[in-house]
Amino acid sequence: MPRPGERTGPGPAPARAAGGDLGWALGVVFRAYVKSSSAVLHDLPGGPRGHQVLAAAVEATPESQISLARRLGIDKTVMTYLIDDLERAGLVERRANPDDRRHKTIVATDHGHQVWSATRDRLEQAEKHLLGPLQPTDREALRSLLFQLADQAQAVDPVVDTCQIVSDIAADGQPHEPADGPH
Amino acid sequence: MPRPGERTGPGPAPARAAGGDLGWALGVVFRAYVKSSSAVLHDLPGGPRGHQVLAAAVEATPESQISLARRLGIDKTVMTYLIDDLERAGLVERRANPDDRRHKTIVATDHGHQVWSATRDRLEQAEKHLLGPLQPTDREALRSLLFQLADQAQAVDPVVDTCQIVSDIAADGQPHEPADGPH
DNA sequence: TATTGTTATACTCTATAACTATA
DNA sequence: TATAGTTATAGAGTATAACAATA
Repeated sequence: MPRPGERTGPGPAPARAAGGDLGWALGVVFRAYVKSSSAVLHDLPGGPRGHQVLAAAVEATPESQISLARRLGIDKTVMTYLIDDLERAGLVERRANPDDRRHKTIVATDHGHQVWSATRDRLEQAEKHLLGPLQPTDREALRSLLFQLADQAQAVDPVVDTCQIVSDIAADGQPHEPADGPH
Repeated sequence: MPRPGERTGPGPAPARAAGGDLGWALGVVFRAYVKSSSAVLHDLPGGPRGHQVLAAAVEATPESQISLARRLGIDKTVMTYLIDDLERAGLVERRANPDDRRHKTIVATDHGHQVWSATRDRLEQAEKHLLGPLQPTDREALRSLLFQLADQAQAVDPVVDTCQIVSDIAADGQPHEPADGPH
């Protein structure tokens, strides 16, 4: 009767037992965030992602749709629909970049500024609610760690993706720097 | 020109600037996890979630589909399809609970034990890859914080969901439109 | 030729509703 | 009546491919 993977210890954590990998925790927390933030931003086209795009439109530095899409992890076609909705709602405008007329920069309207300010406040409340169970110190620690990881994940060339990771692992079991390479 | 939300400081973090809410970081990290773990578990039906179900089936304590679905955040109908695939692959079996024949417990076959052991190892490699940018101490800290949050989120009655959160926020937070009744 | 952005299409994933069998 | 599980269906979300405009 083989029992290849007995739990390492008699630790209590019952929830951790069955789905106890990092992916489970990440998924639960991420879904909880999407749920609460979507509820709080129900009147904003695109929900949480609509807010992210609107936030980018409010920023001083304009940005093309494509770079925005890459940064936010949204497909460029989805970005088109998302901006369509935001534009229909009078929150943002598309403006062709004179330097390169292929690029369009997204800028927020006055109404967009107001809506963004209000929704941002609500979003902060939702985040507080989500991080409520943690000590204040731990909340900042979690934010910091997540941003470190996210920045790093974004810094890696998004084009070089899973294939590289797989072959890294298959190679010697210890994936090191992804480096640039054809996949 | 109202500029309601100027950045708090001249900090560098350019990626943090535009999508710089917690949701952005969570999304990036979560997608990176799903991407790498899916690639590593490409031969396992259901990918990362298939692994979670298989892990539950390997556990000593059996569990009904419905409680498993709730714990993993999967719809019960999706759980049916997921188990269908795992069963077709010969990894798990459905067994009617004699005490209550409505419930079916999912148990892993011998083959399921072997596959689970192997995929678990690969998943750990993928996690190491994901958490690579962090200091060893920080990796454990992040895991701990995420599990705290996830356990808490799961502990809250899953039925009481967004409406509760919305009214919570409306109660002590910004006085915005309270939830428009039950929808 | 390559890239941005759009459109149309197809696909995947998920949720809703109706049904059964058990309790 | 209520719950666990299944099935069929519809829906939301996403990705793929072709295209026009611009470089």
